[in-house]
Amino acid sequence: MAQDTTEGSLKERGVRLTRQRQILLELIDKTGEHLDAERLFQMAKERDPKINRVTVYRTLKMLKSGGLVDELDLMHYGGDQHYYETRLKQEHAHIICLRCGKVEEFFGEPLQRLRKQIESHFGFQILLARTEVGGYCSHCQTLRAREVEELRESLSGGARPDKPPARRPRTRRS
Amino acid sequence: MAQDTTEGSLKERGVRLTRQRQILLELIDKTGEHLDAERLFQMAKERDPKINRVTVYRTLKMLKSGGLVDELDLMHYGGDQHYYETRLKQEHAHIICLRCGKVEEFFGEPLQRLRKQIESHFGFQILLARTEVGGYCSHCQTLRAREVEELRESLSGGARPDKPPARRPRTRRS
DNA sequence: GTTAGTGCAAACCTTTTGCAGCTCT
DNA sequence: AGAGCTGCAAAAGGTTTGCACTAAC
Repeated sequence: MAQDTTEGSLKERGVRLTRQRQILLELIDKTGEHLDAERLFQMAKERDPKINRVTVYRTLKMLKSGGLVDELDLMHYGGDQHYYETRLKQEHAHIICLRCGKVEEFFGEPLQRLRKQIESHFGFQILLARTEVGGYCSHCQTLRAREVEELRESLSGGARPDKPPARRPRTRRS
Repeated sequence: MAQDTTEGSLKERGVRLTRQRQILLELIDKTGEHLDAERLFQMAKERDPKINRVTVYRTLKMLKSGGLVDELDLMHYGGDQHYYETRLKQEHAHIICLRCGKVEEFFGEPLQRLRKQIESHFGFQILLARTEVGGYCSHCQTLRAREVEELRESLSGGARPDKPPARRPRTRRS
C-alpha cells in the first residue's frame, strides 16, 4: 500500500523501488540535516557498502525532476555542491550564517505573500521557489566584530593583510 | 576621480584597475543580461583577445567577496554555471521560465518585508539574499499544456516514453 | 521475461591553483 | 621598485555518460 511519503509517490508512478532507492529515500526523508550527494553517499554506504556514488546522483536527479526534493546550495557555504531536502515540509527560506555555517529555516507568511505577488504580477505559474539568505547569526555578530578589531590591530602591527573566510576544506575522494 | 560605479568603489580600496578588469567591469555593469563566466570571457575576448579565462574567474571572485556583484544560478536552467550581476540595482527576485528560459526581475515590497521579518525573527544580520523562482511564464503555460496533450497522445500511440526538458547543450571549449 | 536500474570506468564541465613573468601605482 | 595581477598549464571538485550486467515487476 502506498504510504503518504516520497516512497508512496514513486510507487504510484511505477518507479521501481530498489534496495538502493529505499535506503536513499529514507535518509533524505528522515535526516534532519541538509545533505549533499557525497554525504548522502557516505551514509548510504554504511547500510549498503556496495552502493555506488553514481546511483546517488541518478536518484537525486530523478527525485528533483519529479518534484519530490528541492535542491539548495546554501549560499555555497562549504563549497559548490548541492544540498537536498524533501518537499514534505512547508515552503521555507534558508538562513545561513557565513561564519559558523548554521542553517535556520524561516516559515513565516511573508513567503506566501511574495509567492502570490509574483504569480499575479507576471501571471507566472510557480513550480519551484527558493530563498537563501547569508549573513551573521546573532551569536556570530559579536564574535565577528571582535575578529575585525583584532584584524585591524594586527594590520597596524604589520602582519598578514587578509584572512580567508573559514571554509570547509575541499574533500578528496577515496 | 572615483565615479559612482563599481570601478570607483574598487579604486577607493586600492585595488588595481588593470585593463582586463576595466573591460570586465564595464561588461558586467552595462550588459543587461545575466552573464556567466564563460559568456563574459567570450565577450571580453572581443576587446582583448589575449585575456585569459582564469582572469575572469579571479575577477568575479574578487567582486563577489567584495560585495560588488551577486551570484545567481537561475535554477540551473542551462547548466551548472553561475551568473553574475552588479549590486547597483535594488534588491530583486529572479523569475525563470523553465520552458523558454526568460528571466524576469521582481522588485516589489514583499521582498523588503521578508528581509525585515528574517532580521528581526532571528536577530540575523543579512549580507546577501537571493530569491529564485522557477515555473512557466504566462506565454509558455498554454504551450506547455499543448505539449503535455501531444505527449499523452503519442504515448497511447506507442511512441517515446518521455521527452527531456529543453536544455542548452553543454558547450565544448576551444 | 522485460525493461528499468545498477555498477564501473571514463568522461565532462566548471572552477581553482602554482608559478614565472609582467604591469599598475 | 615592488606588490599585485596576469597568463599558462595542470589539477581539482562535482556531476554525467556509455555500456554490460542485474534485479524489480
